[in-house]
Amino acid sequence: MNSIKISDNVLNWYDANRRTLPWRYEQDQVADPYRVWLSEMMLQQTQVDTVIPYFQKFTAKWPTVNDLAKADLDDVLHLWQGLGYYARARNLHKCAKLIAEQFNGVFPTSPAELATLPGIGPYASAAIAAIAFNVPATVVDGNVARIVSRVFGFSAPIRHNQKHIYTAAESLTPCLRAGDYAQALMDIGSGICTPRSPKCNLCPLQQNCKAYKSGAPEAYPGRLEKPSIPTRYAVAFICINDKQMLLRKRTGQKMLQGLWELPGSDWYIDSLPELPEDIHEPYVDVKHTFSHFHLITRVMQVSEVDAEYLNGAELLCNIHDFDQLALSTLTKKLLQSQK
DNA sequence: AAGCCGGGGAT
DNA sequence: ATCCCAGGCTT
Repeated sequence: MNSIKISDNVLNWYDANRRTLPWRYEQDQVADPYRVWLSEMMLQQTQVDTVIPYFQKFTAKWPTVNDLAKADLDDVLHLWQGLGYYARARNLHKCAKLIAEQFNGVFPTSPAELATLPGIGPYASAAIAAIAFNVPATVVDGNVARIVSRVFGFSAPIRHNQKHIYTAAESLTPCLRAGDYAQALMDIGSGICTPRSPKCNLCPLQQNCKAYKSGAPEAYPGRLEKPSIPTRYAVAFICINDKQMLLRKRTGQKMLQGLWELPGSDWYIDSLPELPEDIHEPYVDVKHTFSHFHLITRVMQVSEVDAEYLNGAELLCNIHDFDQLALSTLTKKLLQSQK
């Protein structure tokens, strides 16, 4: 009885506060599973306002999953550049080809089948089933985990409490309007039940929330002590000859695989790598932070690059054609530092 | 269970 | 600077 009231409150809030988004459908519309899937892949660890322009570019260039399946991975990475977690783009392309070639271009509707596809895990399989097909799956992302922890008064860190959180979330999930309910919870999580300074006075769950009643809702759920991240160091070379610049493609590495970068050293812990003695060019140190380390790169312009920094594959790119290659934010930052 | 994988927004 | 995010994959 209590749980029914909670989902009704959530859905009523959604009807009054629903935000229009390019991948969001009205109750009387039939959702396009391709757009729902694409949005979910982009929204992983990424905020809505960041995703919107990427979603527009992708759907304009590839309106259907069959179009995306026929694309080159290089082009997919190019449109993905700047969005981060590039394994998502590689899995996106792999999944599109699977759907096109083995599923006749039709997405499966059950969470279990969806979860077998690359890039689709426990969260996304439930979200796609609920939002695209109205399957009453229990959708638990970071927002929902935080809301549930607060409503039920769970003080444990999310990472150590996932089973309890899922069970509690399941007990609240309505049979009807599963997609609207899931999206409503995520809107509430990102806009009201925020990690810091939650806006409890605007929350449709206020009267059901143990964390609110405790007087310190922001203390739920507990946080894990986050380890400080190390700093790595590298050297990179800008080598321009006759309006062409030397670039190389990242292959083999896990990070930024498939993207183009400046030739340079590996990323060393502790200190800058030794430079050849004949290099005395002026330089700029550029700092960039990845998810698990800082990187300080010493950038310098040189007239030639030693073979040890080329790493095989290389490309002389016309400096006016950068916008045709997939570059990471780091590489863009290094190039920008010289202007 | 814990580590790896980007980048940007909010504070 | 620090924390967080519409997580999944790997070990």
